[in-house]
Amino acid sequence: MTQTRRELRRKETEAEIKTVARQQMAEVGAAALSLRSIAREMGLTAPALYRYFPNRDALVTELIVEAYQALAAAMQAADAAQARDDFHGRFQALALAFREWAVQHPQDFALIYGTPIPGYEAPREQTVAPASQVLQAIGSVLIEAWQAGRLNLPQAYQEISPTMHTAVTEIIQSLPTAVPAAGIVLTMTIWARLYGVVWGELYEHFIPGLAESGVLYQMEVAAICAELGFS
Amino acid sequence: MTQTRRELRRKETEAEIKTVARQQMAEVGAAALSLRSIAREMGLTAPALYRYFPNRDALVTELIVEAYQALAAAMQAADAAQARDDFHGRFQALALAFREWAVQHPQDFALIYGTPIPGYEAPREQTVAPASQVLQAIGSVLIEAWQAGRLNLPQAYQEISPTMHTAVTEIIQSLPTAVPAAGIVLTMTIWARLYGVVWGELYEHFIPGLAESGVLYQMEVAAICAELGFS
DNA sequence: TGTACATCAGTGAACGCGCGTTCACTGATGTAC
DNA sequence: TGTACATCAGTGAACGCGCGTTCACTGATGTAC
Repeated sequence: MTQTRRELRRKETEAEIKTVARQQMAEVGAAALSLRSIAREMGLTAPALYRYFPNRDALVTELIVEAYQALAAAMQAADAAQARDDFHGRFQALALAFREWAVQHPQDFALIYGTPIPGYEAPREQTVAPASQVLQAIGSVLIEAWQAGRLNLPQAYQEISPTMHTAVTEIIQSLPTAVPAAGIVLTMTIWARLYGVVWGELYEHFIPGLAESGVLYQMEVAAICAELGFS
Repeated sequence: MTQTRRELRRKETEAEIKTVARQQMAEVGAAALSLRSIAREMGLTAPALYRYFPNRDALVTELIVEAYQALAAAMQAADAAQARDDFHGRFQALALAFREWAVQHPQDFALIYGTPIPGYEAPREQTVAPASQVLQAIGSVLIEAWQAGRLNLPQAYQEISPTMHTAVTEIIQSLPTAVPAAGIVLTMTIWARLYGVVWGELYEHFIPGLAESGVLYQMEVAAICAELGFS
């Protein structure tokens, strides 16, 4: 079952569409992405793209899924390059990879974490799994540190209300190892901290010059490490 | 110099344009806001709006400025309702007001803190001041607590690099009272934490059910208070 | 109080633009015998 | 290896839509004397 020339070319064209789409996003933003401008850029007519995607939303969904995957992969790779028991190094590497990817792919970052595109509704069954990989990348380091007795779980995150408990329990039961409820909550709030500083840096919500080249971000990562007891 | 009927009506119409614009934003998102649809909704023709705003961007700028002002005002009011020396109560009230306003005005929140509208460039001389009022609302509580010797400034925020120092110094010199550089940095990162959790809640970046009705947010606020030494 | 004039809110037609999507089609690529 | 047929990538015209902005205009409101 070798690929015919036709099948090969098809895959190439499909990849080119996505590449050009990402370029367009970088130029005009995800909300202004259009099939016609992609076709124009590729030297095709717009209807030709319908050979590859049933409609514009399907293309957007693929871009979203691939963006989540790329971000999660970057974080996992950074984590994997550290010694397994160096939780400080692992968390720091993974957190820096999060920002690094965002800075290098600001439009993809905005596509997944920014304001949703008007009129577009993400199909949850396709986007939830890749989105959670990002959270898992953070969570797995925290949990392994906890299992090794090397995580300081701040008191505030341990006072979990009944409503939160039911939400968290569902996740915990799907995990292979024992995990404290507070660890899940902590993962979410740490994502929020990393995200908040990155977003503020990208779109200049801080004092001019303060967040440049990630200095504020590095400080926040250091603060988080200190709170979690990572030496 | 009493207002003529004409001037009164003019102000009313201008206000109505903004009100309808906000409704449209709530329905289709800020990026899809259009003068024609606003005019349609008001029973006018589109060119009529040019009597009130020179172009679409000017309207957007006004909406942004007013959104910042409304958010800052909500936070200041919440702060003002607490006893001056109850820093825990003041910070908590102000932080909850931040989320409350965001939940009640999600599109205004997205307008100021979400992905910038494609093709629109905010005129900094108009937006910077109102934007900084939000940060000041947070900062003033922290600084007053510090002046009262009631703020625990985490060590991590005190290790300020030379680059950051110059950025922060500029701000400090414009303030009436003495303020530690770390206090400015802390203000920014706390904004980022509050923002991150609110955004994640609004657009469902967390585990389903976990952030609902602000429970995760309240936990994060409690964690911040604990770190800052607010009893 | 009445009249002549100035101001200005709003209209209607038009310009030029871009969009997603459909449809019947051409012509190159691939397959079966 | 050659021929008949099937597949399918891409075209070009069209549909119906919405957008921001301009321009010359009408007619109501306000002002000066």
